[in-house]
Amino acid sequence: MSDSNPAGLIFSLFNEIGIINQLSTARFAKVLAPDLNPSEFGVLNHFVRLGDAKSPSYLAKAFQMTKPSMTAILGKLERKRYVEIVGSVEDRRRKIVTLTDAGRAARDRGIASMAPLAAIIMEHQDLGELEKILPTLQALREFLDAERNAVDGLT
Amino acid sequence: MSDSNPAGLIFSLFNEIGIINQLSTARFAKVLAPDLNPSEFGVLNHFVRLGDAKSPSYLAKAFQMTKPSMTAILGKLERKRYVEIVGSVEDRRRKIVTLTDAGRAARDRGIASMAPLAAIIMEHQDLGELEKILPTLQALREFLDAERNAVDGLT
DNA sequence: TAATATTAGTTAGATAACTAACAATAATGG
DNA sequence: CCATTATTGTTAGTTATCTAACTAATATTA
Repeated sequence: MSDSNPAGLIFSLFNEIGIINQLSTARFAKVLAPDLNPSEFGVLNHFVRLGDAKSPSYLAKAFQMTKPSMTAILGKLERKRYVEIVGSVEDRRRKIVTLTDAGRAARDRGIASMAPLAAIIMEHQDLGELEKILPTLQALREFLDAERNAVDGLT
Repeated sequence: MSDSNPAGLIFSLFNEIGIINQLSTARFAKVLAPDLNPSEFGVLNHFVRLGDAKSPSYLAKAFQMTKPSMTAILGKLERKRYVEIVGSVEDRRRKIVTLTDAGRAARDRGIASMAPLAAIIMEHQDLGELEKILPTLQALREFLDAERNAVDGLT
């Protein structure tokens, strides 16, 4: 597995990242269930951290997701009364999504339910190491994103 | 986004990893298509690198995947004549999957088609940095895997 | 200003993963 | 040695994502 050639390194890297993503998403999904899945939680959390009253299109871009996927997620959140969706008056193509009190409460429950898992990871993994790799991952993500947009763009 | 509290760090980390996984998988899928998807390529590549004549169950574990998912992937590879699947005589529950010559050729084409993308990444990202973060990611992956098995195990 | 292009969101259909439940076989232990 | 348990792989059904194609509204341009 310890590939010494550069392409092998990149391949190993994406391989590890893929497995971590799968394992971590599955774990988060389990502790969040049955109220929310990770995508729905992510939207509620974004609203709490960065403010609500965003358009579906903005959210799709923020989460690196296609518009139809965001439509589906927002539809589920709306049915649960965790968000409200109204048409914009300035631009009647647009919709505006806002968080409800129930949505904020659901997000807080989500945070609480994930805390033990985060604690376990903090206990057994070197936080300093994890902090050190974050900038490299961010740079890689930004590069892939820019490169993708250069080729085709997210429709 | 630069969370200073530990739980926020972990959340940011998994967030970056999730986006990188999505972007990189989509890119690899695009260059591999239409012959193979990344999962199918992964199985062929595993055979070339680590030897074939594995059981579906072994492969499912190796790829952190459920057995039904591996059944589906192997079915597609078998229909393309890239692998052969025969029953084991020693243990008649088991099947044994082997790579065909066509499968090896398909894997080689896959490697060739991914080379330009790997080259672009190598050109624009600091390979030394990427190499440095790999052990940390491996440790995190191993921890999540062990932790998962401690709780329930992959069915 | 009318025609064209772009943007926002939705609908329809495909795909690839998952869980649950099952049949067939092998291993274990009273 | 037989009954129970575990393992291997499949089938059936669900889910979350995607792409393609569409409508409606706005912006651009000839």
